[in-house]
Amino acid sequence: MARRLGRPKGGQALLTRDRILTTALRIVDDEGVAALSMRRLATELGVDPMAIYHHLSGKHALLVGLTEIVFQQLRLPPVDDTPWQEQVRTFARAYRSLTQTHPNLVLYLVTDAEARKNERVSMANELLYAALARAGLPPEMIVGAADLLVDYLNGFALGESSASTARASPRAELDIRLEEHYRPEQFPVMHRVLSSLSERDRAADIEAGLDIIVAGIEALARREL
Amino acid sequence: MARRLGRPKGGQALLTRDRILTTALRIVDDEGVAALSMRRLATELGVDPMAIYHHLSGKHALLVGLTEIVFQQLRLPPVDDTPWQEQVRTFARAYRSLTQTHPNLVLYLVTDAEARKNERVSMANELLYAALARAGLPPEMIVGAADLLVDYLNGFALGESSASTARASPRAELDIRLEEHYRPEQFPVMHRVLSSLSERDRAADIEAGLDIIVAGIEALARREL
DNA sequence: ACCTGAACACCGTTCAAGT
DNA sequence: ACCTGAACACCGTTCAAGT
Repeated sequence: MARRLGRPKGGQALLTRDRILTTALRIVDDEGVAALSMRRLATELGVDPMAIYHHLSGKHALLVGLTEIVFQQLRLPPVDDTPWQEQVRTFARAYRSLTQTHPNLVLYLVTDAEARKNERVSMANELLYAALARAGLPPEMIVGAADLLVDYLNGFALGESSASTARASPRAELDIRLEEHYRPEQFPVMHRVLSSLSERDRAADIEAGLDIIVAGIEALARREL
Repeated sequence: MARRLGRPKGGQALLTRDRILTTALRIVDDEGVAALSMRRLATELGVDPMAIYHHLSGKHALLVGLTEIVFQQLRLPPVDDTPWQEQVRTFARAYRSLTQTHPNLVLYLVTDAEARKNERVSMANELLYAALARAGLPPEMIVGAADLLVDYLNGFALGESSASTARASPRAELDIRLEEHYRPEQFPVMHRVLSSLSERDRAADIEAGLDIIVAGIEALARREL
């Protein structure tokens, strides 16, 4: 196929920031961030590598752009009067579904310092703050609880993403933990706890963590009365 | 200075895995992971880049080695009968001091899937599991609570490290949040909560999160009785 | 305004050779 | 056994030039 020269003629696909980001996200989702190079991306787009620099200032801007379009997917119901516990869980699940959809980008999603400037993220945070306020927490505890939840979700997302890329069968993890490392003589408690679990119990999920966080907030709110 | 040729003579510093890792960790701590290249590391060590491959199989092995020697620093008191709440906090603080000492390596520390194979990490986990068992949690909740705590600590560490590298003055964050983004018309709850806080209250710390987690565990343990 | 193409200064790693 | 040095196949990005 012949390379286009100069500005594209009529029917051809224009190179736009959006088309660049969409293509880049597909590469990342399919093959990981390591596979995303400016040169590779240019090939995929059918342009010279330097053409990209006209729409994005560099590779860093490209990755920030990717987190941006992913965070755009974050949709939460408006603030209303459903029980605050349910709203906290809704927030968590919405955030988790984002990181679950783009496991290869998780490292950048949880690291991106600009994320809070994203409007969708701010709207989600507003919902979370409102829920925690209705739980009866004083201001400084609201911030503490929100930070706990977000940090937990980030940590969970990281674990989930590196687990899926590093391990062949996630269901075998329990056995690996037990047989290879946690010999009863050396680690009695871990061995006892883990052997008493069936695989079913061990379904790693955010719900177990959310149960504890919600119960903790309830308890601290009661003490404030 | 003249390059050494062939195997080093008597008085010269031998190239060892340990010396390589120590030097690499210094580069990472001082200048970040981006500054750590095989070639740069070799220069620092006074050898040819390829000499390193004799002691470590490649760059990935180098980074895994770095997380390994950092996790070796994790020291916790043996399992005893101090209140479980205090033990959970001790675990959290010990882990946090590790990530705080090597902020530039945090991304790799929280991502390293091999970490749990580390003996020091296992010993720390044994302490944590023992504390949670004494809290009165059933086995599946022990695992859930331990995962919550570790995920939280990983997420917290990430936030702390990217905050320190991305922001000039961490104390100014509150103002930035308020004035630039959270206009009262659009985000009433966040604006109200954040403006009622003094900088003192906002000292981002793990203790606020630990308070909630501990209270949550207490509450769930009570329900199990 | 938008894209090209050569060039620069880097990478990690393979492979054959030195001592 | 341990280290060297050239070479290969990549990077991101600057800069001058084309249409």
